[in-house]
Amino acid sequence: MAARAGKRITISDVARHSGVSIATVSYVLNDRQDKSTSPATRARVLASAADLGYVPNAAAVALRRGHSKVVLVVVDPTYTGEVSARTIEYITNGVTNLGYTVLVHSKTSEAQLCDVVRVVQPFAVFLLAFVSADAHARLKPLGARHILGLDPLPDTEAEGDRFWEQGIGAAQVRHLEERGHRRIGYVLLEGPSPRLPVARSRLAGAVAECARRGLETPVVLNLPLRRDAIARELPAIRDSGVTAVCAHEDRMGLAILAAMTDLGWSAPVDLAVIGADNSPESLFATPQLSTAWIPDTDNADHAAQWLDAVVAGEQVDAAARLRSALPPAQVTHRQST
Amino acid sequence: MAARAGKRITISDVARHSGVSIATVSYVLNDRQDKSTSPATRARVLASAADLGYVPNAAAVALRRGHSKVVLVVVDPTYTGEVSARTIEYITNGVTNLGYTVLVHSKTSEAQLCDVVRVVQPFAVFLLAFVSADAHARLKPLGARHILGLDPLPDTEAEGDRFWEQGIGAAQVRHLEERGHRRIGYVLLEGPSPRLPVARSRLAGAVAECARRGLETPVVLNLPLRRDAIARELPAIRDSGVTAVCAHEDRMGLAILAAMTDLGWSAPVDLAVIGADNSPESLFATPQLSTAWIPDTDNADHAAQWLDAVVAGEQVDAAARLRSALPPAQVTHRQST
DNA sequence: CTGAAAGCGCTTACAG
DNA sequence: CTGAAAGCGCTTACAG
Repeated sequence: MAARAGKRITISDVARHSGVSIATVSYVLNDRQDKSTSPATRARVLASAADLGYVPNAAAVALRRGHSKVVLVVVDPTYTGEVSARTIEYITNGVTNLGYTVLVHSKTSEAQLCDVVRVVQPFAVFLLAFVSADAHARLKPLGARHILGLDPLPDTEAEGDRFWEQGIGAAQVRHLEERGHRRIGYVLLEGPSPRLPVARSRLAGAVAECARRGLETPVVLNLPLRRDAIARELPAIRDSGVTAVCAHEDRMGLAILAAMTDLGWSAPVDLAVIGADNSPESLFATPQLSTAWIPDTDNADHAAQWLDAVVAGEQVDAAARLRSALPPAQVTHRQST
Repeated sequence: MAARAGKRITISDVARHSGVSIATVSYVLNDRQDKSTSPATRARVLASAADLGYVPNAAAVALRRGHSKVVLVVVDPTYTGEVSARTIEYITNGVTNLGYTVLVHSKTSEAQLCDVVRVVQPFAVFLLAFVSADAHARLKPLGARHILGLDPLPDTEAEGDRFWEQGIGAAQVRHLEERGHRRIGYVLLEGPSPRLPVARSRLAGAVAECARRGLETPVVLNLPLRRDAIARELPAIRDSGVTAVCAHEDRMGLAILAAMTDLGWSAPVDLAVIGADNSPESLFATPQLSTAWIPDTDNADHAAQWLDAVVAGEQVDAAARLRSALPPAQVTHRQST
């Protein structure tokens, strides 16, 4: 038996149907151990609820509790692909096991994020995207009970410290240096792009790794994603003594390999190329593209523990948490290096 | 001035602070034209609200109204990439202009979708993913006021009619037939995959187009995404008289071109290949991959009108709506065909 | 073991 | 032009 059309079943309906008070219904449905209920009453209430198709009104529950049983996971719009999808899935599992419903929000603007927090009234906001201190401070007054994840940035323009991305740049350089390259180029996508902050973090990691290894700092090369334009630039790059380039992501690595094909060059002899992210397409280039990437791991427990800690009022170091949850970057060596 | 730590500002605080009743505060903040308020009172209330940093409690509003001012947009997890992101952005804009907050949910399971609907109590659910009739029927009792988008499927196992994907298969065939190919292969990814329903719809479109043009029905080829395995299969495929293949998506097209390179074959002479989706990587293959795709269009108005119509109680034909919102598939001709 | 009642923070008919 | 009060659907101290 379902709801009469147009009217939703409330706890009063269940109480009337089973002949008990609404308090008792609430105790039974919430399985309150401290309020002992006779098995007979219990059974009657459960049967009525099932019969009528009762669904608690989440708005009423949220109003009463002061927050909804929702954890809002905020991700970056550039955070795409299968690895990210699986990471979110793991986090979702961890948080779901704690009894919360996960809502994933892809943050396109801080105003929109605030709006979502306001309408959702989440128990916790899990920030996997960077947020300005200003917006961060508004989250709790808007209705977020707890906030965890990445620390706030000084302002909207500031670039967050994506130390995990730096690990990718470092791994690229390490791989090339082990193969004897001393003068390395780092290729970024020319012009504004949502991926630029990620690319710059990877570059920063490469710069640091070069310093650590006593290599000269990498030559930064801004190139468009067009094989003809890249082909025009490559000869001068090689003439400058660069023997290997890191691409900020595989797609750019593929574009460089394509340009080399057009020039009649062959990797790694004429120029070694390494990409990043281990995209499936990097296997379909000729030669196949070497790539640095961070494998995905099941971080469900990490996420759950993190949430637990924050709810318990502990002060947690976001960077340290992330560091222990994320495995180090690794390189898959293929033919292009 | 912000909230006193630990306690959120309510409408009563604003009323007390500005010396009026909470009813008047509500009228002013909701800009109710039917309740004329003196400019002085109005100004005082607005100043108090701003001063105190008042934010209406969404749970209370939702409880009172019977639903939240949220439109839940449900998408398919396989629905990724930039075109999809932009489509969602357009829909978001259209719905936001109507005064709703958009929440995007990537549907991984029907149980999870139901859970989200229950906690969000959305004003409307906009289905861009297929849902079984069973789950569809539960959405309203769970707290969804209106439902629009794709029609329900008979059961969980059923495959939805993705007619727009069929347009892609048809465009692929049309392109190949115009270039003189009479015996066409259609390559699907071997084994189970979340993309399989999409691939099958494209195949169905290709089959229909072949029939329309008097071509024999395409040979279905199930291949893995591995260049060596594909290279082993290709000779027999060519020997069977197939002169051109459609790949269910560009990634597979790239794998086929890679396998051909390994065989020393050259497209389109030895075999013509056309992909789908116009992925950026298809430009970096040698030869470059021709591809069929549906360009993205700004459907903000469509989405808003659709929502309006459903709220007004009109019966709308989902397929017809989608057909008029989506442009037809087109082909970008490159070197591989 | 069970129930009547208060109260979460709003909006809105209704009365002045 | 403004306000007191009811009520949305819950949970929970409190009283029996």
